[in-house]
Amino acid sequence: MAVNPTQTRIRNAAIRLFAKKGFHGVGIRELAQAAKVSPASLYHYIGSKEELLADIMWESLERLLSAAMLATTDVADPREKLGRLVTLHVVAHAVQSKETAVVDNELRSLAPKLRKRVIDKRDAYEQLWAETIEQGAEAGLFRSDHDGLARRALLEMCSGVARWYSTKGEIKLDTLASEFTDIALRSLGTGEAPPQPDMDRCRTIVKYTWGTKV
Amino acid sequence: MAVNPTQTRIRNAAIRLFAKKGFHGVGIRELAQAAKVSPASLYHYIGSKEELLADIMWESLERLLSAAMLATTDVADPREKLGRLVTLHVVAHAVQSKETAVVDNELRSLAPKLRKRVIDKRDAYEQLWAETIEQGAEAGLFRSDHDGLARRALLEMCSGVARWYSTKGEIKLDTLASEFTDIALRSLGTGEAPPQPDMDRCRTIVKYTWGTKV
Amino acid sequence: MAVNPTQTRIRNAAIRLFAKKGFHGVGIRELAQAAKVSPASLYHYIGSKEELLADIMWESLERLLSAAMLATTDVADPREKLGRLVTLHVVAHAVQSKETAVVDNELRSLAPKLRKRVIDKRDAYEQLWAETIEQGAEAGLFRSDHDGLARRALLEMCSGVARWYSTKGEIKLDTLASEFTDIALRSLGTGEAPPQPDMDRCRTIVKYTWGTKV
Amino acid sequence: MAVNPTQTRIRNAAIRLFAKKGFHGVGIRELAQAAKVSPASLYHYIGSKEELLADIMWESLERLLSAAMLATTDVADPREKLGRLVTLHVVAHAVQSKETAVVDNELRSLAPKLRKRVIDKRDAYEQLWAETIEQGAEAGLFRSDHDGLARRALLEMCSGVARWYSTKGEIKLDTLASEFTDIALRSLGTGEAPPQPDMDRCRTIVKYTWGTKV
DNA sequence: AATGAATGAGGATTCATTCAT
DNA sequence: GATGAATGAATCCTCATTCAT
Repeated sequence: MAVNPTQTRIRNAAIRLFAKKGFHGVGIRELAQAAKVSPASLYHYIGSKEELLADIMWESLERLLSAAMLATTDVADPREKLGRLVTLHVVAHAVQSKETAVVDNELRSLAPKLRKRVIDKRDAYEQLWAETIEQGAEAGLFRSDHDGLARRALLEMCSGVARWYSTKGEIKLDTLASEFTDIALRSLGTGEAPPQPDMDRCRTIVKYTWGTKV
Repeated sequence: MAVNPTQTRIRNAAIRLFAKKGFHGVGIRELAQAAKVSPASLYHYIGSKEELLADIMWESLERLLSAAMLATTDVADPREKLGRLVTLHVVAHAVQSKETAVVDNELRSLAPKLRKRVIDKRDAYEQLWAETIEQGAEAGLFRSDHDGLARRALLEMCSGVARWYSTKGEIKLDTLASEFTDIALRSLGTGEAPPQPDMDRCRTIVKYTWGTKV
Repeated sequence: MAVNPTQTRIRNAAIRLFAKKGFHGVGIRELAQAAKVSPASLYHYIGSKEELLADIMWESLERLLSAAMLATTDVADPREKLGRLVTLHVVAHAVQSKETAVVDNELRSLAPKLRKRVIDKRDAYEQLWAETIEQGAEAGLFRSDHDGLARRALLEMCSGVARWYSTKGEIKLDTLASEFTDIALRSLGTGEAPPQPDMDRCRTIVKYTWGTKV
Repeated sequence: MAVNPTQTRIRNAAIRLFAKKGFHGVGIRELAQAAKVSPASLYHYIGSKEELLADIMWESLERLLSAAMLATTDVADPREKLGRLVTLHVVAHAVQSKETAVVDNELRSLAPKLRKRVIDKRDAYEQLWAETIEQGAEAGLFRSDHDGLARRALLEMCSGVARWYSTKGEIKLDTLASEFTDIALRSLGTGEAPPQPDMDRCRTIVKYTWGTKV
């Protein structure tokens, strides 16, 4: 949404700082300085510090959700669907680690009103996972996960990527994605060797959504 | 170590608030009020807000580390060792979700000097996981994990428990631990059905370390 | 250098209060109130209370030094030079008694970093005295003062003016200056009647430097 | 007055710290620590921080006054009297530089009530100087000093010793005293070479009053 | 005599935000 | 669009002092 270069600078600075120090650990002056704007000018671009946070979070989730929907629509096999969800989630947390870390950590910094909008988005996204797992269970491909334990475990595992993965390290994105997919499918699986998801399709979507090559 | 009731009240209030709002999101007045002490009195018991945080984090890790060492010493089978590590980690994050969440989220709020002490502790703990996985790989029981990808994935998955698990929910601690152990062993395993760890031993250690029945 | 009226008000209030109660005896709220600014607004104009002090001290010494250099450049006779130094020093401590008292008393309130800058200035100024006395000694006009005893004695005597002299009292600035010059020259002298310095020149410089008529 | 060793430790610590950092620059905890007493215990020995200051100041002046009276009683020649006053004052400020610095700088830190007692003492002491100078003037030995200018100048000069003189430096106390006496007598004198005061007598009094050899 | 515990008031400084220019 | 100035409320922390033990 942010087309104005100043808005972009502000948003990027905010993402970086919020991720590094946490919402409450970043002052408006620090943010303004990082965005090369005066503190007063900042308020031409943002409603408030909190709204800025909410916007960042919402948009990050929006991208993830749209990517996930794009990847799973018209896919019949739940294993393929889940594989794609995992791949996109992992890649998102690898290449957009700052945004996703903010999403994962700063919900608590939002007042109820703003929080709801973000939570709704997040729930919509997680619903995709839940449905996929349920479909797999109904199809006898996955173990059932009534209590969501497996879903939770996998989501946390995948989200954790944002905390430790570095694009500059030795592990390639490709490897990362396929390893995680593997773990996910096996932990849900019935023992049979699961198929690998269509990586080409995922690559296209990642490129389209986050502008990054995988 | 905290025997004084006031100290305990302060520590508990700090854990609860830091976990809920983040270190920078909690004011000293709020903390004092929650601990039923005047802001000035607070400083008879703590060196500074930051030291309080560091103490909480260090002690939480210390408990986890000692429990983990207790559980793995003299255990030969790497699968058994890892199963116990997972079980203890998961249980710790379930019954001490506040402390562990603080440990996981607030490292960044510590200035370098205090941070080092905590990081050293954390690294010592994670080293246990690394060694265990390495032993399993050498024994041909686990897939090798040179880059630590699997270790990271599992640790994040297990730590995530603190974020979503509720002791009041439907999932029992028992189930939680065994499910996670299962996932962990299977994601590292070579396909054979892994053994379940000695739950009785783990229960004893948990009881001893955190005073909670599993 | 302070052209902004608010800056001036703050500076003047600080000088008055620091002189009256000492740096540590003045609170930021008290200072703000005296300057008719809110405590928060104060910090638009100063870096910190300590920097404000350092600025005041440095500027006061800067004025004194420039006046002294102006007065002694191209003067050959050491007696004339010393007479002018004494006159300017005494007048400065009489008409700017607050600033100079702060300079004399509050060096200890400055942290090493800020202190150095002020001390360097002060040393540069006292060097003028030392050189002048040395020149006089070499010319056989003054007793030698290897150990700086006489210089110290005279400087303390002259600086003391800030502690007791009142422009509203009976003693006129004229008298004050000539009496001190007299004492100074006689305490350094070899017994011969010393000449009085060029008061007109000194008056001009005083007017120019501190804007006060003598 | 202070015979109790703890009292002495407190008093000495206070003198040292007040001299170094100023009354308001020293906290009660810092003082207690320096005196090796707990902050609470401190209050068994002092009424309040301010009373402690007042006591120190008063006692320092009391010693100086008694020494001065001892030295000038039954001395007829005003030159001799003044010489002794200067000698004692200078020596006091050299060997008791901390106390005297506190006396000179911290009057402002005393509330009116406590201040009066100290000021009265100080005035009594300065009165000795005034009387002596007046006597000398009446006897035609000194220039008259109606406005007290010379007295002020000399007192400030001599008190300044506490600010720069070090007993570990090159200048000996003997030299210091005689130089200052010389300057003082000459600046009051009518040109004739003034006599030197009875140094033996002064030495005895200094030894008796401050326990220091000159 | 000694001291841990306690505190209301205040220390310096920064907070997010507004507004007139 | 941009920003210097402004601020009430809050930041963490220390102050001098008291008191029960």
